[in-house]
Amino acid sequence: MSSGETSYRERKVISIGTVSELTGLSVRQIRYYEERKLVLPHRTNKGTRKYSFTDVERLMEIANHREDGVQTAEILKEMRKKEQRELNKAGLKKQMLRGQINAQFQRGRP
Amino acid sequence: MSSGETSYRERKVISIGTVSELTGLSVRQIRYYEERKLVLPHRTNKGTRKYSFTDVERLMEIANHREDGVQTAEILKEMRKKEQRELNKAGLKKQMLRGQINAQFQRGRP
DNA sequence: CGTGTAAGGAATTCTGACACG
DNA sequence: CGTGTAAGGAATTCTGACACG
Repeated sequence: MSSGETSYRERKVISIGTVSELTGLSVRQIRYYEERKLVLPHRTNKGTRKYSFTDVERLMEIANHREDGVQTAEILKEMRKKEQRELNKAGLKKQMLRGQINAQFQRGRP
Repeated sequence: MSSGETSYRERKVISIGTVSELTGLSVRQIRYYEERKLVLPHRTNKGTRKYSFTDVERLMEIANHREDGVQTAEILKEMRKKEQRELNKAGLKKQMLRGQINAQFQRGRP
């Protein structure tokens, strides 16, 4: 709604080999987590996967959960819940901001 | 001095093909600018180049200068001057901060 | 000086599959 | 279920060199 330019954190520019080094996961594991919908890399014209730093962080979280023996289906559910909580939080902030702006108008001080 | 973790902006994780797409420069051009010391990518064990977003921005600046017919040697000088100015600025900030902290101590309110 | 291109080789990535468990 | 691996092919990257200007 404001910038237009995606931030560095979310730009999908990292290839799978680099992601493997960054996360310590094998290329096979990274592809498998995509199959299970845990990460959604961008695909270039020629079909190669590109990841963002956000994806890398997400993969590290997944790695931690897997180490604890959590199955991919569970991890997926957890992450979806978490995202929902974050959306709510963002929505709440927006509401409060709107409230403040309205209050300003009421007092006749735009 | 504080974090230890490099920020996303400076992490060298982007390969040359992607940089080419991001900047609109040819791979040949990007390699040539390295030869002329205008950009300094990281080299992996196997010798492939990895760039940061900062490098990408720098390359776009280079592209602009080249469009204006500026030679690489000139661009290099300009960029070095600019960096020097930025280091000075950072140094000045640090000095001022130190001054403020000292002032607090003088008043006996640490 | 700055950039394109063909050359030959090494390393990457992709998919679908079999293996183990 | 989650991961390794060999298979075959396509695309990437690297270097040194010749070309043009």
